Amino acid sequence: MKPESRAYSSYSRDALTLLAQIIRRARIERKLTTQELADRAGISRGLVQRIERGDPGCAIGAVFETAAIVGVRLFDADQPTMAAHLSANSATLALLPKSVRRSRGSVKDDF
Amino acid sequence: MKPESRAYSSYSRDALTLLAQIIRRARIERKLTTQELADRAGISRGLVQRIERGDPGCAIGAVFETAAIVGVRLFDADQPTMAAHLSANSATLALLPKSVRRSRGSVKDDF
DNA sequence: AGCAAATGCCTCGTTTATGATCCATACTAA
DNA sequence: TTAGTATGGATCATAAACGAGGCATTTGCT
Repeated sequence: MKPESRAYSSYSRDALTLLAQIIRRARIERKLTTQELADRAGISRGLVQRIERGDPGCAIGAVFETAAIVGVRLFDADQPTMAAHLSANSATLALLPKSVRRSRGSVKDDF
Repeated sequence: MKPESRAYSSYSRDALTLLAQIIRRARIERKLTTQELADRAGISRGLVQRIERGDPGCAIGAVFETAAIVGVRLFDADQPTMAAHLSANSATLALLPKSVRRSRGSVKDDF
């Protein structure tokens, strides 16, 4: 399937749009032109525009990097805290079953 | 530039890895196989694997959708709250200057 | 008002991600 | 321990993202 014609839940679409808005707002508040932001992120101006439009097809790395440059944090934590979460998560992950067994019948669908 | 060979700040790399971990963890806890998750997200199993590996080149739409399916919220808010943020942000955005003027000299670099 | 610059939005060529498939290995349940 | 299944990873064809460049419009400064 193509990112263009994929089906998105309203939540992920909203989240995407919101992130885009926040990035755009942060860029303007920091007085960076789209070109300057593009240069700093190592991407093209066109991509910055797509990111600020909330295009679902943009590479997540480009979006996160762009966000970071204008000071937007997906996880509001500093470096050491992030690292802590990373290792803590790794530990938890290590305790979970390595593979998921299909328990015929029900699936956790509560969200 | 290619998503593969792009330069990423340590923060965005960490954020990406953390998100990947969280998604993987949520999938396992919900007892979904990679294939089932892929089917529900309308993507391939291979893409789910790349997402759970934190590949920066994945389309952000696919990642957000996958996250949503396993119950991971990028913004911890419910539908109406999200909508509120969206419109509030639009309003704020409307008040900001439409274009950024290069004020030669200094640039806000404090982050 | 006038002008330089920023933005929005195209198109096109290239590079890349994605889906499909397959295989080897790891794992879980019985 | 064994059988069946999930996972990891690799390859290949195809579809799509990205970069480059251009053009029209809008914007903000003077």
